[in-house]
Amino acid sequence: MTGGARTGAGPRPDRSSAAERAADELRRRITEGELTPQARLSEESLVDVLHVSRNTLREAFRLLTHEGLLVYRLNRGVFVPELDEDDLVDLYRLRRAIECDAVRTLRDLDETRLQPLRADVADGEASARRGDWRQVGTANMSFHRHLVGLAGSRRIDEVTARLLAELRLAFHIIDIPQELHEPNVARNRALVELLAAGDVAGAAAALEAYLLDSEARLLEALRERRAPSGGAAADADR
Amino acid sequence: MTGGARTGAGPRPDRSSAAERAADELRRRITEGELTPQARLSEESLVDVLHVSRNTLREAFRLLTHEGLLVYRLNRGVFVPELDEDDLVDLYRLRRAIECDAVRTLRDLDETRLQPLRADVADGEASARRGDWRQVGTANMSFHRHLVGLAGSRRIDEVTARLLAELRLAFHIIDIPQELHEPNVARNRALVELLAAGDVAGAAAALEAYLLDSEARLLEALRERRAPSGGAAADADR
DNA sequence: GCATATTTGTCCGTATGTATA
DNA sequence: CTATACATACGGACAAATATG
Repeated sequence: MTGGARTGAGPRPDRSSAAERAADELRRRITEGELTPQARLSEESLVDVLHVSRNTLREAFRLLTHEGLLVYRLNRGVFVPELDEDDLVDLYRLRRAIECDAVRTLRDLDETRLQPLRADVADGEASARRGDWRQVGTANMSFHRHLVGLAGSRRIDEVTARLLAELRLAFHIIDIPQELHEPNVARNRALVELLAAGDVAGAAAALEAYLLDSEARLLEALRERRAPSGGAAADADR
Repeated sequence: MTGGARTGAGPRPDRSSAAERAADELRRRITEGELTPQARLSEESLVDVLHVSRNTLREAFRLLTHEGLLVYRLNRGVFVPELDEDDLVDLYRLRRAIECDAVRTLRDLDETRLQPLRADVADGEASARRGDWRQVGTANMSFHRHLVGLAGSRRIDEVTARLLAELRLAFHIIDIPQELHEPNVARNRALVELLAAGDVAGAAAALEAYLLDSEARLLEALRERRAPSGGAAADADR
């Protein structure tokens, strides 16, 4: 028994490939912060952990690279990227373009289509009352995914999914300043009310201000973290 | 000599991986129409053509799948996708969101930054005079890539590159109705003039109308091609 | 600056499951 | 329903590039 599909442990191929399952596992470890930025992901060691062959693992790497959760360096291996201020600005620029346009061009809204958004808002409010800021962040991500989902565009959904995954990575770098998620709860509720009233233009404007403010607060937190003491030390790496 | 890096033909590894070079070659064949939609790309036969191993070929497939130039079907292989009306609408929706936002938020424009755009316009005009509609289309693609490039966002550039590659695929399906590219030349020149005058809002509005019109013309051409005779035959595949 | 060790990049051969004729 | 073809996945091997002492 030298080779073969699914040797040993795998009880069932589910309905996805081994590479996708390995990618799912790695994605979880990255977004949960188990794999920290700047860390190199050794092929040899991960083969033992994930119980897949090296070729399959490399396919999983490719998948995650396309999502922006890993970066390749030729003959150096794969790394968890460390997002800097420019990346955050870049992410929010694309995010504003996508989300605001999706909201601005909405048509034929009814209560049925708004229901997933209301559920996310309720989840966020309940989690905030419990002080579960991590879940507040998750509910917020789900809210925005559902929001752009109203546009009914497959490609916009894909871009948004990648965007939010990378943003989640940024949150982890900043160590989740938990209070930053709190104001989003009220803003999300306000957005739903505007949409329920049929004011898509007002909702788009509110969303833009919302995202600009969120970006500014994140940037501030990132800068504070980068320079906790007042030192003006310009890091010279890279 | 059983295995090893770059066995046989490869004279130099350039500065990219074998998978990227294979992807470049496949991308060329797809966008040039050599590989037609609905065609299955056999791993075994392409290994001989591209002189790479199956594993490397599969990595190239992953790259192109991410760009939308190939689609995976589990245990079926990879195929060149055939874009339908919905895909075209989807592509143009994302395109309007990205490009119009990029133009609308432009700041600090000067002649130096507009120079690549002017070069593309000049290329398009010269090609149109020669009747080289294929080059007109290429120059048009380059124009729009440079246009969004003014925003200076890496991720927006990536999304745009994928968008235009897919669109090129659509053009090939419709067999390049060459006259469709002709009106774009004048519109591109008008856009540059508006930008040179500093009227970003006017340019954004003109671009939106431009893209809406372009989408409508493409849709019409696609429908005509799909139903050349008046038959109302609903295709039942898929 | 050079020799060595580690790791990635690439390839081959082969077994197994799945879809289709 | 059986047979065939193919994609999927595995392990092993060597060459080249990088990191390390």
